[in-house]
Amino acid sequence: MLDGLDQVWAQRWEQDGTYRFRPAERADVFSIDTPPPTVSGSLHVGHVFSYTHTDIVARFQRMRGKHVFYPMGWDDNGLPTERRVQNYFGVRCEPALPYLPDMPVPEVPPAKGAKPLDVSRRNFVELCEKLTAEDEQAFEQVWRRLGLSVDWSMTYTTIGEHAQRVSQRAFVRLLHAGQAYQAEAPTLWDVGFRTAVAQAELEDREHAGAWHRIAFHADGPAGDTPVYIETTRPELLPACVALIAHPDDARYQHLFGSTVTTPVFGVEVPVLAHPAAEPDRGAGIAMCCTFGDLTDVQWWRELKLPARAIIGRDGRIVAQAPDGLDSESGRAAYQQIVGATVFTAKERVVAMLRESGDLDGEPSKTVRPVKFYEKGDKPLEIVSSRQWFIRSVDHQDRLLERGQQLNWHPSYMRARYEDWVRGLNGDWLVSRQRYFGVPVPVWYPLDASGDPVYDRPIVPAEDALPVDPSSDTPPGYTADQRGAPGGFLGDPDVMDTWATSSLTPQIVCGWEEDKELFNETYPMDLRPQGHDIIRTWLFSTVLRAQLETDSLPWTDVTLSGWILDPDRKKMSKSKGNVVTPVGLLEEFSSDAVRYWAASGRPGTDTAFDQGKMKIGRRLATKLLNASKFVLGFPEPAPGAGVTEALDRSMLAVLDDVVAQATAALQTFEYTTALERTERFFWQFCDDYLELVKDRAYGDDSDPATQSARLALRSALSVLQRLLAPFLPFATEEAWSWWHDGTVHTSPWPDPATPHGTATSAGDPADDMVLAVATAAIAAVRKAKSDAKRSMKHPVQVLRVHGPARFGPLLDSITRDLTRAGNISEIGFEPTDAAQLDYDVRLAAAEALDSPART
RNA sequence: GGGCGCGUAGCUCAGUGGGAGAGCUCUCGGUUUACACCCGAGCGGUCGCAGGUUCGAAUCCUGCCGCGCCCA
Repeated sequence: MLDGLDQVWAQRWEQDGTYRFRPAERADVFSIDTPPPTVSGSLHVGHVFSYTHTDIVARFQRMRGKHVFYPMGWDDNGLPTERRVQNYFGVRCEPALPYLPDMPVPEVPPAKGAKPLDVSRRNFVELCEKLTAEDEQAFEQVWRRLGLSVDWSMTYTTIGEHAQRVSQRAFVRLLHAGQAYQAEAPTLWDVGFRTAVAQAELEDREHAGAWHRIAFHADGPAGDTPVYIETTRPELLPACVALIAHPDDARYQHLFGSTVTTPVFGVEVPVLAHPAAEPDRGAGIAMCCTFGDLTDVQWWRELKLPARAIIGRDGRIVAQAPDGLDSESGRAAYQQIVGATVFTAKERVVAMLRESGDLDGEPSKTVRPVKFYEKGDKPLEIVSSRQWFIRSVDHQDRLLERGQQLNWHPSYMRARYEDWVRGLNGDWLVSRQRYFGVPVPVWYPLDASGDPVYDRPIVPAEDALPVDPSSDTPPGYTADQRGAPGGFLGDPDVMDTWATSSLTPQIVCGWEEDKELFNETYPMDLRPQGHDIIRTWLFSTVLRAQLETDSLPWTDVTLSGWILDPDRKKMSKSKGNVVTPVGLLEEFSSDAVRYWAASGRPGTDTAFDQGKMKIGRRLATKLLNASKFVLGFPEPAPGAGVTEALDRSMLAVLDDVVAQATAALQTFEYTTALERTERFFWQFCDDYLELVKDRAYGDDSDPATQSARLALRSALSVLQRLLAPFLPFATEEAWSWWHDGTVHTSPWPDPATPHGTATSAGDPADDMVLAVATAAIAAVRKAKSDAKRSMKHPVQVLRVHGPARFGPLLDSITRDLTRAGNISEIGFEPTDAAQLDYDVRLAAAEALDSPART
């Protein structure tokens, strides 16, 4: 019954432009900053889960009369795409090569064992664009199938020209405002990808190593007693610039201010005090090298130590021995490790220490947390390089205030943002030594000897953006001056993916390009996203909005949880437990998969559960069946009213459901809304419908019949609309049976007058009527079930005992009960009991059997 | 080490001061004219543990245990 609906209606919505954004005043718009999924590979159930949540909210707001601004983007910029393109086409980016406008697309797949084809950066980027365009088509098909009510005419990509222009414009403005700057500084460096990485992209991993106890030779007051330090990185010994202990450490007081000499390399270094030294760790005194970790950087900066860098960008020991390594024996030792990887250098230095007798005992194995780039597979090194930064530390206090102003769903997620902002220990590094990204939009003049003048960058005019400095020529220069003395050099770097995606509100809302649209949509209403990217996407978006427009980018943020496999582990490709979305949509229907997704509350990790999808499918089918049944009765006569107490009672209970569902959806608690609606819907089907069915079949002239038919249709209309955000396909199908327009732009039931139907004047509707009728029919069913009889089996008498005030109430439902339960006689006896009690006597079995015998 | 969240029936989860609940599973029953992709009934819990507040605690407070995540 459900099968086939998905495609039919998805196509229809596209034809009719059902979800097209229609401009309106800001107050009438609900704008959503949809996360652009990374386009490298395929969507998985986690995407389906969280995007459904947002769509439910979008559909609710649309029915509430809002003009919903709901674009989709694709994040195709960045490393994952680069890697894929290299393998797919067998190419390698060589930025020094010139652009070939007519370069043929390489054959796919590339010949086995062939050397990668070197292509210019622009040609490489074009290949990236070609491949991502194909993936984006496939993604869009899945989203349409799932029923996301996105306006597809507004789709953007983070590498597209528009996004590049916005990204570069914002960067240029920050540059002019002094909020973006470049600096030569120690930078976390991934030797595998050969790029700098930002603080936000780090993760700690357990890494095996060994403590080496090494003797430094004392020169001063301590006499010739060696000073022992313990380190896991002996290969950095030639980069040592000081020994450092805690200022309160009694063991080293006598050494502070003196110097010691490094073993093997023979460099004299000071012994200094600094509170970051940990007395409990190793020997309590550490060697500070440039640079082994971030503490070294801190010491180097705060104690104004010299730099003795020995690790290059390729992760190998550089040829040039550092300053200060002057002795002949020291230089000879250094030659032993030049060009070696960190791993090999470590072995050789340890061998030399062993030979000189400065290694005390044997290394002892340890496992400790080491910083990695989240996408990398080798520990990060720290190398000195020129990079671009955006100021963020200066804005810490303001950013914390912004976090307070933002409404978080769930609210406890705010703490993660605050943790991150408070812990910022440097500005945001935005330049990356990669290719498929938005270029840093500056050039540098070259002086007479051909060296770049970094502190006088040539910045393009805003109306010239976007630019690619590696192929475009800066104003005032000619192309042949590129690289020539007195000419220019393009900045070879691109910006970090987050430097562009932090501007999604500006990209979609037409910042500086479409003033009207911007006024209608910005600041946005909602940012939905995963809680794992609070420190990256959420943080950086708040920062950019702060810097560009001194505003919050949105008023509310919803954080979705993870999908867990049935063993409560996070689902991931490497575990091989990922299920493809399309298969699920085909097997269970889109509505069913959405129903499962809706069971995951904001911020809550949710188990992948096909059982839930089956139930969703059941609900959608039930809605179609119940709709068919209700609409099968003749339309109520004009002027008909809901006169029966039971009908009015049912509508009153429904009113309450509308109020609860509406309140829940307004605060993004879609799960609660669905739960309340669903519970009522099944009671409506199982109890109310069964109770009034006979009356609804009655004579057109009977007002009680008219009352039932009208109440049924009124309730059905409300229920179809309440379920529409969750089950857009089944509700649309059932709605189409009796309406011309789409349910998805029909008005959400108003909590004030939810069913829009006049009930007869007089007593207020009594919730208790439905409750008593339901309890009575349940008692009858139980009696039949206990006796193992059919539900059709006649009941001789139903006797109800209880408070006298229920007498009239019972009278009002006697007719419906009699028919629904096949009851011969219903009696009421007032008692002192507080509650009603039901006594059911079934007709004798023989009475039923006897006709068969005659 | 600091912080956040979670712990309720076999499973998935609601319930935040006053009757311990739902769905699924399981068992039993039902050719009911919307639906067998259905309907009805039933079985099933020491609400993680310990203490405290209260007339009353799954719910509030304290401590502990377990799981997950964030930050260092």
